[in-house]
Amino acid sequence: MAHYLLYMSSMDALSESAEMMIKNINELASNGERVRTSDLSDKTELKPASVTEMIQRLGEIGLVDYEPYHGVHLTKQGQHVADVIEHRFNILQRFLTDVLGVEKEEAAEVACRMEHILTRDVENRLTNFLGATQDKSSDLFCHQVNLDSEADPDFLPLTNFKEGKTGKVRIILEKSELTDTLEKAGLSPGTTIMLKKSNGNSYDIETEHGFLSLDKDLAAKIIIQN
Amino acid sequence: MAHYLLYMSSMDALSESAEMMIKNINELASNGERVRTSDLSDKTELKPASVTEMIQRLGEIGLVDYEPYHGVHLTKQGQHVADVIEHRFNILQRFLTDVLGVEKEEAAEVACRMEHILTRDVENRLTNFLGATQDKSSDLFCHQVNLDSEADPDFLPLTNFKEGKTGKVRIILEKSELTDTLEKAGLSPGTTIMLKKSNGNSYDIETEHGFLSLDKDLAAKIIIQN
DNA sequence: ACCCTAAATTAGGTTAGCCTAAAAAATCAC
DNA sequence: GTGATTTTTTAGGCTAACCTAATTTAGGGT
Repeated sequence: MAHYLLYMSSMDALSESAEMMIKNINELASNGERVRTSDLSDKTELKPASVTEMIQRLGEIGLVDYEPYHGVHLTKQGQHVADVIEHRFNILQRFLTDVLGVEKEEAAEVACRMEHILTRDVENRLTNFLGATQDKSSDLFCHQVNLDSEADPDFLPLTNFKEGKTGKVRIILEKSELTDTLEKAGLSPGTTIMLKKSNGNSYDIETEHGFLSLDKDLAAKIIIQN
Repeated sequence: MAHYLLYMSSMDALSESAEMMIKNINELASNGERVRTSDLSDKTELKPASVTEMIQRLGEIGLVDYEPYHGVHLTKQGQHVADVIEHRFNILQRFLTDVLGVEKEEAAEVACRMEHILTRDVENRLTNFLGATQDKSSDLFCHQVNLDSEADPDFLPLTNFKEGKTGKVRIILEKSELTDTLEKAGLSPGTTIMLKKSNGNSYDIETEHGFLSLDKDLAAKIIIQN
């Protein structure tokens, strides 16, 4: 994705304020019309003078097309930045609400701060982690991003792992005495393991520290990534 | 946790720069001695004059004990801020490396930016999500935090859920035709479900949209939170 | 004790990102 | 079309967080 790379490498990273302005321009430009200073002022809760200042700066670096007294609209480059930010916001919010169970409003606030910090790699990995529940509206975009992803994770419980395959422990569900046992046995997130043999009731794995045999229930709690 | 609450509510949120300075003071103060300006300058990659400026400001708001020409050390309040930040960094880094599989160095960089954004609720939920593999060094701290946590999540696969209990779908493992089927059936992360009946081989659940019966393999992929 | 050097602070400058108030441009009403 | 009103921009100010250069202080060597 040429534009994506361009955004990340051919210029200085945008400030949070600049990215927020681009995001807001994008959200107000749904109808394709140019976005007015006063609307941006209302949405961003900045004074009109501050909006003018920012959109002028964004115009100078080619992210918006700014005409004094006649509003702005995103350039192709600016649109790509907006798309990246929107996608990052969506996956962060979805992670926070769907996985962690955070209230939607708080999730939105936190995601809105974090969206400016995510790296492409983390973004891709998080997208993959969220897996099949991807935001349909940005499907095409996600797909493009994933094409040049460094990550191609596939999370599944040990019970669904194939014999002979190697993977890394990513999540251990439920904290209990059982998981303490696992830790003592050298099985904690990040550990590389190999499933030697399984018969559906017991799972024989090899770790850096030796061999282990887990019962079905316990194996179901160990989430592995290929 | 009084001090924690104090940090969050009785004063303005600290800037990222201020929090980073506190974090660095803490890391350099391992031996209990006062931390010198030049050491902070080296560690933060700020000029000594900038360090002086920041530690004076931190001194004014009572987070460090600053004596001109004789370095700083954290006050009780400052130490609590440092502990919060350290804990947030640890869980974020652990999530990024252990769950998402991000390289340690990149994870550290991203976590170092995000640690200033996390809310207490998100921090608690993430801590619980990471479960039993908590950072041992801040065990006591974690425990205290969790005491007044708004969250008390317990993640477990549907196969380990008890009949009659209600929970929310949090993760669906493996993207496949199967998960598409689930989505069509109205079962996606965030959905509230109730396990009506299970016999170990089939799991009958009730969702907002109706009833479903899942087989064991599929049920093992549905991660529920109480 | 005194000088010298290294460390720290102060003084003063810069930039981004906000602000208010004044000026200018566009639009609306008739 | 022209005056009033609204919108936008410009001008100028402020603060946080950096900087450099100048000054001050601390501490070691003799």
